[in-house]
Amino acid sequence: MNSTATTPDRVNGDDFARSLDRAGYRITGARRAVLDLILSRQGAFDTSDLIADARRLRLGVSRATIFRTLEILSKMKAVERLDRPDGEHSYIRCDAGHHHHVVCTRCGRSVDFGECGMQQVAAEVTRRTGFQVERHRVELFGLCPCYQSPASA
Amino acid sequence: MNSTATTPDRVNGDDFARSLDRAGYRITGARRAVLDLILSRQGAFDTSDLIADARRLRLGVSRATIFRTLEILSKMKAVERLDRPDGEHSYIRCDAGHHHHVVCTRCGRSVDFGECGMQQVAAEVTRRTGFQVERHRVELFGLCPCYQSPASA
DNA sequence: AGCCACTTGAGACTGAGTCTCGACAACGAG
DNA sequence: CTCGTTGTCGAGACTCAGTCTCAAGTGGCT
Repeated sequence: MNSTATTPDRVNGDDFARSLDRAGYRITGARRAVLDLILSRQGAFDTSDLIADARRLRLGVSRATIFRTLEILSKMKAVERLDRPDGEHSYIRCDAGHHHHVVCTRCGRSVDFGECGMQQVAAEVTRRTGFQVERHRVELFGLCPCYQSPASA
Repeated sequence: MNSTATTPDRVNGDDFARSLDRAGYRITGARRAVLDLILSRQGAFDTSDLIADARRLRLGVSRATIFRTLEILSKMKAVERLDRPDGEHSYIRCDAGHHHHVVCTRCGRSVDFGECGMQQVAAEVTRRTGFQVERHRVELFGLCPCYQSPASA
């Protein structure tokens, strides 16, 4: 497992830019700006966060561009969209490869973990129901260590 | 496990009505109508399905009421909201109690299954990450037996 | 430098979901 | 059965995330 949490300083804008380039997208000022916004955030964020940031910093990046960039990053698996329990959507920066996230309901910080037994669960479900499982969505929500009461184990 | 699939004929409107009553809600014509619409559907459905049904059948039930009724049923755990892979929302009729669903991506039919090992997954994640997992979302998508190619195992 | 396709910002648009409010109806009391 | 209280209803305004359009701009190749 990679307990890399979502380490903002582990990745830099150039890595992202290279990925963009490799995927055949142009590296534009607007995209760099959005990437920087994402990198400056810890854990889960949502579009309105980025839009507010962009406005506050007067980046001149439009709403549409933020959505478009997130869509690209999402396709590139550099970012993953998740559905919060409250029905809202968030994004999480992450590495490619199959994995899932635990997201802190308090601060949004997230940690990813690997397959963690879901293959077996899927197999078991197939055996029981006859359904041929093609994809699954697993999202865990809870409290990260910083917010747990000291009393709890 | 209950392989009860989503058997439309197992439950009837009166059961629902009783639950409504028990939960302190009035049993109104509009609610009965919405319940009937839900009961007449197999598997997953979304709000626009119900709205279209209501209009087609000239039930005189408004959009707002459909949303409101779904909200109530959702609180009562008689219905569960799920996020499809395409980003849309659907609802599934289901029994109370902790469980998850496999949903057919072709026809929307769903089968529910119990805990199915998620407790262990959560425990493992807690051990590895230190996060205190409070809730999880697990949704499986695939093909129900009717739509699998005969060739596949 | 120059060209062309890809991107962009602005803002219109869409559609899900919520909210408001006056009218109505469920249901318990009498 | 009638009445009154109060929860619920329908209509439609409203909000807001997300998409689309289009003319202007710009990245990157030659």
